[in-house]
Amino acid sequence: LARGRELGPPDFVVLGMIRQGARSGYAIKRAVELSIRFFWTISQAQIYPSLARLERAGLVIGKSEPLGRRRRRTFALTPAGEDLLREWLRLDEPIPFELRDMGLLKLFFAGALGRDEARELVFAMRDRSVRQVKTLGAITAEAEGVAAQGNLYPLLTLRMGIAFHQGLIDVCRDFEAETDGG
Amino acid sequence: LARGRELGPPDFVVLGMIRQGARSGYAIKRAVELSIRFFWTISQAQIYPSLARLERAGLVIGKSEPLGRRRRRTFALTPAGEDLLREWLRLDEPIPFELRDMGLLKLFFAGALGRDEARELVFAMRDRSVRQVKTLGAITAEAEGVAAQGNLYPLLTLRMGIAFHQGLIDVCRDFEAETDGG
DNA sequence: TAAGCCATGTAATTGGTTACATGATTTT
DNA sequence: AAAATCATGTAACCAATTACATGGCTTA
Repeated sequence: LARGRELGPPDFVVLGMIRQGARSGYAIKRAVELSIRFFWTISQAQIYPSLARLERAGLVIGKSEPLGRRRRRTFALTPAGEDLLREWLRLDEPIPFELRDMGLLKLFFAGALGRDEARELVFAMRDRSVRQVKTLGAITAEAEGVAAQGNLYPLLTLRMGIAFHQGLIDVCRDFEAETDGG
Repeated sequence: LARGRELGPPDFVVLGMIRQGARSGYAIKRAVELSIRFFWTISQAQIYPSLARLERAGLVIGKSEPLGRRRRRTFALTPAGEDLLREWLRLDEPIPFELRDMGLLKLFFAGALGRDEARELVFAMRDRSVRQVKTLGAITAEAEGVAAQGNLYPLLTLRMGIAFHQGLIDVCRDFEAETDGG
């Protein structure tokens, strides 16, 4: 089972998405776009090679299921695939967290600007997070539906996304208030 | 001035760090490690080529300032460098924000686990953020010193880091409470 | 009939990291 | 005397993205 190494995160994304019901490569791509894209991305060009890898490793089985004359391969997890996914989820090791935010970067250097220009930067960041909270809010209903059907976790990740942008918004507001007319 | 294109974010990091007082390539590396690393990273291997690029473009001037027999090049911004840095900071365009969090990724797929195992995942994420808040708290005093000397912005970015991990912690706690003994 | 979506795959490029290479100075 | 830190630079590698290539089906 552990020989399944040389699998990377993209492979587990594919495995996970198939388990959530995405049947084709294209369906996985769409599922990524409208769910995890806020905290993880994989591109289409990774998906098909990954599916091939997973199939070779016996973790998924694919079959040809064309729609009309349009070719289409669908996939399902094998028991080994389910096991490996769970094993990965349980694996208790440092959880990588990477943030790459040009807003924070610019803000860090904002001392090079005058007060008004720096405040504009803070405003832009707040605006960005406000919009992000709105975007996430707009898909909350759907995640609540999934939660009602027994899977609480997509909703939970959504709440985390909202919470932490809200955290940024609060700090921006505080700063704007503190430096108001200062 | 705008011919300074084909400069990327790493070049602006270098420019910004020199402005904050980092004089050598090595000093820039250290400054990145103990300040912006929480929301942006550049590796040593990018710094020296970037300095060469910036010098060729007339944005910084370097001179040899060995310490003892140990060689050392120090750099200072030219007026053009200062201008370009400010121009970049002012530039009003969509501000890229990228998050890549394996914790959220695993959590999204946690439906494949039993309740207890899923709660362990939530606990691990909370723990991670708690530790991160502590780490950031430990350097707050220093950032407050910088703020007292007139540069408010490093402290502001620190507060944002704390706020958003606190946001995650709150959601974890809520979830843990909601599912307690469920 | 054109644009857009469904669908799969590959090639070229990029942006970045790790590792290598070297050597002086300071600390333990 | 060894380990850690200061200091600069390059080469090899890697993960991932963008772009390319192809084609059927659906909608405006």
